[in-house]
Amino acid sequence: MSKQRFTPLLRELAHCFQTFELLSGRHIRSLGLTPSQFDVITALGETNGMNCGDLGERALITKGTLTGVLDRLEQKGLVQREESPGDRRSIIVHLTPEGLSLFTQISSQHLKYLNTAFNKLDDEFIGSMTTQLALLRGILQQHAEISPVNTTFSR
Amino acid sequence: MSKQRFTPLLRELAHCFQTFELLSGRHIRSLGLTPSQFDVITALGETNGMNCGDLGERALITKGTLTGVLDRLEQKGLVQREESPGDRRSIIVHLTPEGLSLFTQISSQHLKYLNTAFNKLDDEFIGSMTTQLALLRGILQQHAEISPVNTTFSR
DNA sequence: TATTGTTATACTCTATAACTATA
DNA sequence: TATAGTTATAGAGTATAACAATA
Repeated sequence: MSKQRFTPLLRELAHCFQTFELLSGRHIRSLGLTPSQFDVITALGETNGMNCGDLGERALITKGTLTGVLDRLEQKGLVQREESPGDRRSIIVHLTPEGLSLFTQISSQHLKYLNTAFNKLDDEFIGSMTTQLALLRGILQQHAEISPVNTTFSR
Repeated sequence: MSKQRFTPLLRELAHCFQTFELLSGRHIRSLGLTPSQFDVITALGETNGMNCGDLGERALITKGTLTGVLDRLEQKGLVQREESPGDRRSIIVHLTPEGLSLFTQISSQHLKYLNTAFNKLDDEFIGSMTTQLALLRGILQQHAEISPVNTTFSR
């Protein structure tokens, strides 16, 4: 019945996403990071450290998996684990100076890398597209919270 | 310089896609498939069989990895490998009747699952958003072909 | 020589469940 | 009892390089 109404949007969303990921993923790998590691670095770079629970939720990584990802990033000297002052069960993860430096470098390189592509878009398009994406995300996010398929957190 | 111009779009694009993936990925897992397996099933369902090279390119999976993914799908009885009539090095992969049935079931369920979310969008929004995504994808795709980071195919 | 797909290798991600130490 | 993070386990994806069969 109402299927057909948004099927093209869904298909295009997935297709566009896939292309973006191809482009973006190539660059991430060339920097020596996995997508998950990149997600963690980005999450930490945009905030000023967070505990594992919040970090996992933000980067879409379950807690068991996150431990391994953090181990590897710590081994590379990019992140650091510190005791939380309030709760002795909790741990605060934050970027080391090297991690922060990589984050800023990544951001700038990532933008530069995509620059030539996005150059072709005019301001009006960019503005309207951004607004629409934000609206769409809001709806998706609301839906994600309201109707999970199962109780456990999974991608 | 021109960084700031499209930074919000980039951020929103990544954020929106991440949310979409969370929602979509949950459903895929609940069907007993991995994301890669889902990509393969989808690619095969939308066409009528293809060789490994094209399939890998479409699903963003390198050839070495694809062999393993196909093995598992074949083991589940969802896909089948057949000799290519023209080129004896090549192989045609296609869905089995069970695979095809799963594909149609998935498509319909996937749409039904996302229905409540997309219900809230009006026709004008859907149309404009679809057009913009297609335009953006075209640009990204062109960029992906023109300026790869390295020669090897990677996500 | 080049291409198609497989094999081999080593690493990372993944979910899940059991575990510890705190609360 | 509940929560935060780790550990253990088994499976899947990942890139890469070497390989066999065919072109």
